[in-house]
Amino acid sequence: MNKPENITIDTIAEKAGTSKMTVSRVINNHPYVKSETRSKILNLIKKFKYHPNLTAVNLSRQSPQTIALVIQYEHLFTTYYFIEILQGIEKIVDECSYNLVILNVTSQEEDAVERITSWYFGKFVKGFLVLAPPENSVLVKKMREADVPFVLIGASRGFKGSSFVDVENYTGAYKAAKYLIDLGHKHIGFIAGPPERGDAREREAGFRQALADKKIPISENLVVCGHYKEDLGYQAMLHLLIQPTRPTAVFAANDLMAKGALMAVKESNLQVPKDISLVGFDDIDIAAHLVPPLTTVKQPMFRLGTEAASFLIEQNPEENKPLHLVLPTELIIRESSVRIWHFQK
Amino acid sequence: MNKPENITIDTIAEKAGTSKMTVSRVINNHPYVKSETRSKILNLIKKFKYHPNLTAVNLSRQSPQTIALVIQYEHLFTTYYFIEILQGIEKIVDECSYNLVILNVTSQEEDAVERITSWYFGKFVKGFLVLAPPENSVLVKKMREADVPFVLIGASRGFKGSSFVDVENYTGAYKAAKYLIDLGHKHIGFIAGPPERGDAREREAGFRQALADKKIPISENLVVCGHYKEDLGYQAMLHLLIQPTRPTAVFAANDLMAKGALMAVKESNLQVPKDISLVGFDDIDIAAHLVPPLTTVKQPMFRLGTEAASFLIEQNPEENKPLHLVLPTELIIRESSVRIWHFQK
DNA sequence: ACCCTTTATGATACCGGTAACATATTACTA
DNA sequence: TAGTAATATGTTACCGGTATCATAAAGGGT
Repeated sequence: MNKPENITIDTIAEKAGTSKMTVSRVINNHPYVKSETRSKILNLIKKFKYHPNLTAVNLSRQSPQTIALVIQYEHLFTTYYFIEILQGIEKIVDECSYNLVILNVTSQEEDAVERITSWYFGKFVKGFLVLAPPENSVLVKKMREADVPFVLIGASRGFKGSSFVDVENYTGAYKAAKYLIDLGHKHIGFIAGPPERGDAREREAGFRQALADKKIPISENLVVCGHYKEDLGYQAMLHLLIQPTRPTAVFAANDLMAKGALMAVKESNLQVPKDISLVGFDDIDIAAHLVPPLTTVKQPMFRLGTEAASFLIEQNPEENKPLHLVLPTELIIRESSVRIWHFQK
Repeated sequence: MNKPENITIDTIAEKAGTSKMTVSRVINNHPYVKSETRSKILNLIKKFKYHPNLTAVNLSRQSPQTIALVIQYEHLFTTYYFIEILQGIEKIVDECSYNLVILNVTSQEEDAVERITSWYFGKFVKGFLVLAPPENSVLVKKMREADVPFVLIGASRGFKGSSFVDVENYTGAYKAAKYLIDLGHKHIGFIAGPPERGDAREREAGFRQALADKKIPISENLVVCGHYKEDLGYQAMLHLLIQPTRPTAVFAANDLMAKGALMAVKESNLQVPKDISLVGFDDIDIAAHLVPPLTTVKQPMFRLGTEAASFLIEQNPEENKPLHLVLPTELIIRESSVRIWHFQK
């Protein structure tokens, strides 16, 4: 009753015989505190298991120490490299003594935007990171209209003027295709991602340009859409394998589809890379553990996270120059791709 | 300068010519407000795009309107039915005008518990929902020691005295195995989950008991561990298929492994259910879309979420009677399982 | 017309911190 | 040894709401 079991900064100050300002200074590592005072207070904090009330801190500071990551979980299993992005974000958040919350939205949800933005207008979070939204994302459109700070991760198109971090999809795909061509492949299949996504279209464009530059004609029956999904990658490869001129190499627009494609090849009693070279995109963690390990285009996912988070945290709301950052991709050559054998046609 | 562009409740009150208490009453739908006053204030709120400062609200109310869901993302892809659980949670959270944040922990992280619990001690959240922790979870152990409120989802063992919601793993597995036996199967393979998980052990126990009750001997080479992972389910099935007495039915302890197993069967030029009946566990959304659709044991996932969230939100910290809730599972019969054909041995 | 209940609104204190300024104590410098 | 700078601590106001209690106005019964 008299001790309502609620330890506040005043409790500690009283026990220590100081003012609460001194306690506050100790908590925030302010230099001007005598070391004996400091240790006395630290002991009391430990003894009474005192935790500052973050709500009060935020209210007082007038600026939240939290950012939010917005994810559409329905997409999670096609964008599942997101774990590495998350780790990048968390690194920065940690270093800056910020907090991270994850907000989930579903496409059916009518008033998702209100829910999301109220976290900002309610001064709970400083801004948002939005994970790989599609270009036609109503959510992003409305967030923009509502004028809340956000950084898009892995989505540069369709939101001119907004901040984003993205990777070189076009160049990456170009490099991969060129690599296959340089290995001697002439019949190269492509398993595309969903056409409504810009990254998917860029990957396809890169692929096409590489072939065009080498004067290799593209037969449209070797280009199949797999929507970034493993199952459809499997289907797509089955389709490619029954084409009149079977491809000697296949480039899948993401690793997940490459995985499905690999299954299909095995099921058809063919071998990668002996019969078919296979290349993916993303370099998700399982890529290296497939049999055979997958040649793929690596996205710098961790850095995608760090860059986006840093910008959002350090951003000054006054000078709102948007961030436009496109990171390079890298071709990782593993065992799923080889030079074409000469006795093959 | 004079208008610092910061709309607070005082701004609205001033414009409306009332005290801020009246504004507060309007916001919180308090009955005793004259309807014209109410509408005048509502208009001003809209006009000035006023949003209450949630931080101030929380501080004032002295009890946060937020709960946190703790997820170990590394496990996400084996517990990926979690989306339905999440939807259940969100339903309740919405109804109660609460907020939900998701906290991610990784197993490497040293001081995850401090990070997590500080959300509680800092009065940011009312408590935690922990998604399917393993029994030996250090995190849960420490959360308990720290005495923060939490409800475990899908983990009843190993944390006596703590609140949990779980499903009848044993009974579900028993039902599935009995079903296969009743279809005439005598050689039944089992692909087990990770033995360090209680749910996995219970499923195995249910399976074994069903066979024992029907006096069917269990040959240990038909029991393989697949750790709930798709790839290992694939491997496990390949193993089962080369056993001297090939099983006529296989029960996988989760759908993901069943999916892998299905792949293996197809790759071996056998058919489900003609050559092998296949049954899974969980009823994740893809189960119904496999070819053939998978017979499986359905977990009431949505309800798992609603029950856990309701309890945490409505829970009175005083009378801390823990919640011990075990929900029934249901056998969903689809096309991956059939009566054994008599001309089979 | 009077009293009582219901409705409608306001005044004040407080939630638990931090910012900004003031003050007191030492330390150093000339 | 005074004078200034650096260190150490305290005072006060405030962040933006809500709870509680007080007060005022309107309605209703006798």
